[in-house]
Amino acid sequence: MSKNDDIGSILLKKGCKNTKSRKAVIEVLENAKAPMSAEEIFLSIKESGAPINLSTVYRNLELMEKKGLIEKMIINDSKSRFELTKHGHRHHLICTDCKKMVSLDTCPIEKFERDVIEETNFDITGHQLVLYGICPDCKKE
Amino acid sequence: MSKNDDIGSILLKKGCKNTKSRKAVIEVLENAKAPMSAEEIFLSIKESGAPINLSTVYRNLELMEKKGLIEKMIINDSKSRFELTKHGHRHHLICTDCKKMVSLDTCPIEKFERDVIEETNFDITGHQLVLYGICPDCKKE
DNA sequence: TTTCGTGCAAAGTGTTTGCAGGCGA
DNA sequence: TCGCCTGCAAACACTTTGCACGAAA
Repeated sequence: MSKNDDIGSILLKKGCKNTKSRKAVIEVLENAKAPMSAEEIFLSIKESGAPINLSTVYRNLELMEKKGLIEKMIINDSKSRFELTKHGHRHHLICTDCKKMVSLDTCPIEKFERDVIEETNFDITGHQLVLYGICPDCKKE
Repeated sequence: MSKNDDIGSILLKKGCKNTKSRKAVIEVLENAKAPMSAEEIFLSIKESGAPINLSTVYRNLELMEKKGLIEKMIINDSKSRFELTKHGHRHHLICTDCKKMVSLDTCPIEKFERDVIEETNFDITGHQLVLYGICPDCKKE
């Protein structure tokens, strides 16, 4: 069973049809190295030759976010970006010069969260951390 | 010398005129307990009786961000929010239920930043951390 | 067959911009 | 006075929505 069938079957179980456009969106995100915007996903699918509409991409992203398959984030500019949750909990490092985005796997927040819970009495359900900097390539110039 | 004169004189030094609308924006942000959107700032000024235009608020916020007086962030929704930098480096905790926003003073990121610098060779220039959770009031319901 | 998904176009937000007149230094 | 600042309206970018047709179960 491939990764795509896996997510496809999750959609089916949740009562969502497993359509071409949904498979295409998932496939693009499977291969993404950084969170992608709706338009980037849209263009990537069109380049592969499949016809698709931007509204459809937005609707599918919204659906998959509700089902917990992808995570939506707004970082660096006013566009929303999306990443598969099965890639795991990730943070992001953005070059403020060339806008390159790198995903990081380590997370320094767990202990901090416990402290905040004690202090504020919130139930913490999630967090988003973004680092900004200048990447090695841009430093050279 | 009051806080407002302070920021006003910074503007003057940087060659920006110290106008009524700028003073109004600064005053609103002085009294803010959490980052505010442009529209919230605009409405708050209008409620105080002073006439002002939303474009002016945007233009002044952009100017002050460039001068380093305020920090712009996009958290929780697709609106930009603004906070005075002299309030210090802050992180934010948002109730995903009622959208209440609380500013936190502690920052757990310094050590993490040093690790990331070593690992990626970026120069880290800043970061943004947002926590999501359910606030004590919403937990009761 | 029935229901859900899609394309298209139009409408909605939040934000930016061009221009002419007005205010601060 | 002079140049920056403002209000107004229009343009903009991203996202959402209504409707009729088309495809998946």
